[in-house]
Amino acid sequence: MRKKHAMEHTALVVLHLLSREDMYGYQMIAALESKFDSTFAMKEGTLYPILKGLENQGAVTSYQQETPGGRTRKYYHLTEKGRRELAEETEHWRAYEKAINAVLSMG
Amino acid sequence: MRKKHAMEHTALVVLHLLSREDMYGYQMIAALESKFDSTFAMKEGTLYPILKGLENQGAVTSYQQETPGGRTRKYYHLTEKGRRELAEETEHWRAYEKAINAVLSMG
DNA sequence: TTGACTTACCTCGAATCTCGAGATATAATT
DNA sequence: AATTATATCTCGAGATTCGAGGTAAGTCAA
Repeated sequence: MRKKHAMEHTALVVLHLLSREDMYGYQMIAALESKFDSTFAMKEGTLYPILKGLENQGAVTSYQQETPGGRTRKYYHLTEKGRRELAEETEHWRAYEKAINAVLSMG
Repeated sequence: MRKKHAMEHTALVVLHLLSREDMYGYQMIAALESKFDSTFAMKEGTLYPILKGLENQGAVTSYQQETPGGRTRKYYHLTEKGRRELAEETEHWRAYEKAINAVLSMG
């Protein structure tokens, strides 16, 4: 038994972040790290494949944008389909959470 | 994108069930199914390898017992180490749950 | 009594998921 | 000039779940 996964339900988290505003990958990682202080870090090797998958299934679209400094960033935008997917996965999370807690409260 | 996993945190669920009473595998599956009506089914292909793993790491011990009818059942018993593991994993679950909900409530 | 069903255990392999480690490139800082 | 920070991406190892199957024995209905 090795390391614990820091994250599951990763797509849900990504979809939710993108429901607030368009973001680029590095920004998402930084946002989560600043909010959760490394106890909830999403790694690049996790995030980028997921973004690719979400784009392939039409949940997000992407576009390049340059900063004043000259850096190129790849922004992701949530589509309508992505919003539906988000609603679905949120529902799934609520059910899952409820089920685990129900087991844990079995006396 | 195929099927969703019905379960994660499986060891946590198993450890909690065994903290109440000794149980055998088939019984755990039936208990969860009756309580959650197939929306939260743990499958044999998942459970038995996990029980084996828990036994290997000393979290549970097992013993055979026969029913009056003559069936042989393999009961699992939670050890002290298993109780500590349960406490740890419960803590881990609480933190995880809290983190996901914190993300989902990010306005 | 024989065939189907249930109980009860188990293994294997496909599919999936996460992450560590690396590769690449450019801007900013020291 | 060299290091650090920003920013993207890929690959492969390890972990996890489940579907599908195998084995065996008790139960029940026709």
